[in-house]
Amino acid sequence: MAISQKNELRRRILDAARKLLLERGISQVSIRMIATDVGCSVGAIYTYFENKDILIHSLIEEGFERLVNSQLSIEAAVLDPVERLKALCRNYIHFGLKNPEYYEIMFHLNAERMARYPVEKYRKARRNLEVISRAIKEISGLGTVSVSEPFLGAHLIWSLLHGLVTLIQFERIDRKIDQAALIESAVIQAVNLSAI
Amino acid sequence: MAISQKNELRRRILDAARKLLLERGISQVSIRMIATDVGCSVGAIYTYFENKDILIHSLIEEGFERLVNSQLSIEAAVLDPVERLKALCRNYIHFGLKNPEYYEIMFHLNAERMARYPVEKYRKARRNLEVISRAIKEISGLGTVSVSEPFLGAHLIWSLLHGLVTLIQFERIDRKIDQAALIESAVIQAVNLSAI
Amino acid sequence: MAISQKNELRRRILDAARKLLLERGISQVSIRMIATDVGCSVGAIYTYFENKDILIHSLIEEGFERLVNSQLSIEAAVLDPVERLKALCRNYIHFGLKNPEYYEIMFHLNAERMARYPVEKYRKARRNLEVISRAIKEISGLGTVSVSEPFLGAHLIWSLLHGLVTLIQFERIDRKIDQAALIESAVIQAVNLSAI
Amino acid sequence: MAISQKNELRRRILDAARKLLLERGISQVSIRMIATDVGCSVGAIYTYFENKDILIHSLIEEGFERLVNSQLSIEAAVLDPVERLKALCRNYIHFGLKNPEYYEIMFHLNAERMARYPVEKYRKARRNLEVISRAIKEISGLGTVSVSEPFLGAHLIWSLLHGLVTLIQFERIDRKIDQAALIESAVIQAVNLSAI
DNA sequence: TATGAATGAGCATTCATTCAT
DNA sequence: GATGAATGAATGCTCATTCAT
Repeated sequence: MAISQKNELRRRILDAARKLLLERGISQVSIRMIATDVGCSVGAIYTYFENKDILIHSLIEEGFERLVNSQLSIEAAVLDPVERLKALCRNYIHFGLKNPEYYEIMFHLNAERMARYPVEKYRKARRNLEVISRAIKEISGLGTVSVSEPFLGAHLIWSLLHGLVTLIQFERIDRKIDQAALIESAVIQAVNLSAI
Repeated sequence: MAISQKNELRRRILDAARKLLLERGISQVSIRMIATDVGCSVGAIYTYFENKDILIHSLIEEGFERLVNSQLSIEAAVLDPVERLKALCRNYIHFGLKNPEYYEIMFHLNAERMARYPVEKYRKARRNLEVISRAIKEISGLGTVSVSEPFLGAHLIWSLLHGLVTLIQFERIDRKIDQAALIESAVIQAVNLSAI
Repeated sequence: MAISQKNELRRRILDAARKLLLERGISQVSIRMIATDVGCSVGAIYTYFENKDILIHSLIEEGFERLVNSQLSIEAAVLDPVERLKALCRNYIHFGLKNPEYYEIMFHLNAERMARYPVEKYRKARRNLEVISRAIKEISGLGTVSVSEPFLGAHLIWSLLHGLVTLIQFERIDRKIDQAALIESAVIQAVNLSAI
Repeated sequence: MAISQKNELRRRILDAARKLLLERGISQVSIRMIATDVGCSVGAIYTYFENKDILIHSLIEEGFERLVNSQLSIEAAVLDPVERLKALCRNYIHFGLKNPEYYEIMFHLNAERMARYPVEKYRKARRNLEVISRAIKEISGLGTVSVSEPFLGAHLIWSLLHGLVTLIQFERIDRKIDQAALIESAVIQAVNLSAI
């Protein structure tokens, strides 16, 4: 059997899990439900994923991969440093809003469950920060600034972006506020935020 | 029986729920566990709270009350507008970091569960934004600016603060970053954020 | 306090229980619900009724009293024996259909629960059979027939009436059958049933 | 695994449920109890029955199948119309007395629970009435009588039989009455009942 | 008398996981 | 690989009853 075929069920399980996660929230998704949705047996899922946590963690990994890859291609595509930073910010927000099921499990799993998430997987997570750091560094221009400052700036920007995505997703933004305008303001202010 | 004694169990239930919520995440806390922790029967909890949702919502309410009250006393105490805004930001961050169990349920409940949260309770939640708005308005000085702008600025600031609290709480900040410095940078940048 | 006042709450409890019994079925009525409906405390009910069974049994007793009393007044009022028997049958059916909550607990409680119903209370229940027996005896006229036969006829009539009431109450009668015609046929046939 | 073995647990669950239903009444039988009685886990029951209602309804269905099948074989076996009607009546009574647990759930479920019983299942239930109707029609002979009358007669007979079964089962028959004689009288009178 | 807080046992149902086939 | 029956523990919630006040 070809590898692609061998893993086809694995793929379908992950897709179903992701879909259900979005539809019903993490605590309302059971292995049974995923199996029903995929059209396979409960036991079949355990062939591909040792347990539920590992299944969830696979999704988290996928999520980070997608986010980082999209950020990396923007980094490669946009030459002007300021525009690049803006594009990275817009992309981050859009990723969060368009993939809420990924974003949810990537950033809203409680500490207990995250503790079981293998540490080396975090490295990929951090690469998003690095992309932003590099953009800031190039804006601040010279490389004469100490290394820690663009990285701190990146954290500030990340905080703004992450907070915004979360508040929008959880419907905490006041109805009087225009969402598109809010996002664009955040993107513009993110650039200022880098100048510390 | 004195009132304080009469409601002592109610208080202990709320405290235990809050503690367990922090320790184990919202979906992992059961009425049984709370009862065991408090040392009462399951049924006793239903004497004070009609159902689990109402118990959780009581906690949310308490959380908003504490946050808003602390913000209001800062608003009353700090006269200089810029310093006041900074103090409000610091206080917000500290509230989140010192009361992670409140913060978690106040802001990390999914939309489905929030839908069941009575609408009139949201008004108190929004007062935090209003306090920040007022500070921004006073900074921008004159009142000549259109009403919607300070409110939008307040949302930007809130995004930054909320994102920062969440990332710190979920231990996503890189170990190389000094947390106190990051917080102080955020506070300073929040003031700039208001000038849109 | 006058007796009538003293027992007013008792009366209201019985009425509420009867109402709820009809509305929701016996297994869905709880002491709590009765208390809420009456507007008294749970404990207050235990002042008047040792436990739930005794409360139910009081209702059963009341039911038999009402049924037997109405039969006795018909016996006294209708002189012609055949007409009297018909009137008794009609009255039995109407009692069952108009007081389904009484009829339900009088005749549909399972054996286990009935076992706890004090035996001497059954004597009142049997008086309905006696009234019918007397009517039959008078129809058969002479008193020369052995005593057991009218009593057996009374049991046959009772079976017909009881079966009819139950089937109507449980909605087992075919829609094509006219209910009033069915009842009147039963009444007429009951008279024939007595001639064994 | 052979089919008979595969469904052995299902069978044992139904049997235990039937037994417990008789012993304790419908509202006093829990899934837990059935599981304990069978010696399996609670969850195992849900492998075979989606929920408690469906388990109960399976039992009801079985009951009607048994009753109707036994009536149909009598219809086929007894040629003389009057004797056939008598045999059908005897068989109905004996079915009720020998399978009180089936009879109880077939005819003593309250309307609320029956509402949840799928409508198409009622068709089988009605076939008992049809068998009796056919016997009456043949007795009345000619087919010149309007169709509705044998059906009404069947309802009268059913009322008598059902009432008798119920009163015997609930031990409401006076001790002085000979049960076999009562039943035989009912059977004889049933034939008269059909002549309306 | 009457209250209502509290108990302990119970309910139907769902879950992640295992394992013989 | 894949099945699906089975488990054991857990879930939110309700109940009849008791008892200090």
